[in-house]
Amino acid sequence: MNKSSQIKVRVAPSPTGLLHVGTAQSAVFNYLFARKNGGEFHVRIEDTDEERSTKEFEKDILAGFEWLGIRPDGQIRRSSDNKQNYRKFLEQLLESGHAFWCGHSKEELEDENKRQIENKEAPRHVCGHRDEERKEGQVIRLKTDSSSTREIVFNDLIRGEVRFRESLLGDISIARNLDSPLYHFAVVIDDIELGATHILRGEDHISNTPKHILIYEALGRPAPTYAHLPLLLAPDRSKLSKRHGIVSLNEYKKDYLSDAVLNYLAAISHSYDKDVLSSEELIEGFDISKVHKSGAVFDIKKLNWLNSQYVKMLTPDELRAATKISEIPDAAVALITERLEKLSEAGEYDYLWREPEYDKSLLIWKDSSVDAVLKSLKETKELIESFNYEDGKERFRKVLDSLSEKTGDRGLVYWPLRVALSGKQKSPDPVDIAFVIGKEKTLERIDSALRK
RNA sequence: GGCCCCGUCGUCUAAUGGUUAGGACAUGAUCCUUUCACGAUUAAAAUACGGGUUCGAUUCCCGUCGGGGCUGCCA
Repeated sequence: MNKSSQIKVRVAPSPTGLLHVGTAQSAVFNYLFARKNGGEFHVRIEDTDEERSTKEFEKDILAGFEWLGIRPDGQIRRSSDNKQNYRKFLEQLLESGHAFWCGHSKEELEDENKRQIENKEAPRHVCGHRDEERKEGQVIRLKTDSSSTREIVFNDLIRGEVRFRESLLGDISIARNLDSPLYHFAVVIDDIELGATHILRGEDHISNTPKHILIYEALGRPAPTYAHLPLLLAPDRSKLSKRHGIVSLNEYKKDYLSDAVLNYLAAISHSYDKDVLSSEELIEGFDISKVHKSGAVFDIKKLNWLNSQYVKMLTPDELRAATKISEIPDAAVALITERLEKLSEAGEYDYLWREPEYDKSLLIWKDSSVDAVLKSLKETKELIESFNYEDGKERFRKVLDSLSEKTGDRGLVYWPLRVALSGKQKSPDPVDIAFVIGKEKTLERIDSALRK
């Protein structure tokens, strides 16, 4: 593929909030599309709103992409680095007569809008100030033909042909002044500057697209190819937002593996032939034409399950790093990963490396008496004292089973032992725990149970 | 209100003219069993509705209904 035909895509978040999972998904799709097609993936911080943009939000967004492992090609870009271009193109548009200064007050615009809604007309501003001299407090608008019968048509990679009537658009505001562009204008100039060939963005931008196309036309530039991604939805099928709980991607770090989140984000609204996929498989199987049209509800339960699948594949070192618990012994890893759904729950297995605390009443198995439990525990202790751990778990179980054969109740042996070793009513097999902590600690814990 | 997008189990989805409408998550049951988890088996669960086109529609067309997005001198 030669340079001029190479695919270039970007994700362009504005740093006016923490990284939203929807933005993250959009970034993932752009990344996958670029990687699959041998193109470039760029990140551009769309900081045109100087009032609301902050460096903290920018850092959060970038950290999120990094965590997901979607590395951009080339430097991070910023709209604020592109100011001279805005001025240049704005002047060009003003000179060529494609843009003009509009002096209508906000009140006048609101009245116009109200009137249009009452009259069941399309809300738009058709400016009567077009050719007047420039005054203070004005805004730059793109001149559109309100009597045009033409349709602006674009071929969306996901949705096919989409059409909008030009006459319904009105004169679009594009800048507050020569140095302060508005989003619609800034995004077009930034994409020209970048040389973006394809724009993959959320469906919420679909009705902005004809505006952007008009700006490309006024500038005499070809518009890129568009693909509007379906939205990530809350359980009530509205756009996912703060009131639906966690939408900030970085909040997922404490509970989820980045691979699981990447997998989940990539596989929602796009069909793969299996559920658990490596990042290579994600790229290999990605096909923009397989992206769905309808929005998808973000299902935390499925993410939990996917995460548990990834957790099971963790090595001891990876588990310790992911949970930030360095004390986890190698032998305990399988016992934990088999049960763990969220990383933050790993601490619940701390009895595998630390003395448990519990209430003595927990030691009692079903309806059995205190005496029976104590007797069982004592006998268990004696057996363990004379048992050689080298003989292995299976032998260990046989020994315990021979004890329970006397009463015919295995629970009477295993239950008190489990509580003595774990301090919990739900835990892995006490034999497994005994082999993680070793003979000495096993006997110590039985002793301390006996003293209760 | 206007414009646009969308509509298969509760959720994510497969099947683009012919299938007993398949899978996964979640849910119930059973098995395994000393508890939990894992695992295995299994059950219930969907083509929004109405018209067409066709020998035959989940699939194509139209309408209705429903949901969503946009409608800023925010992005």
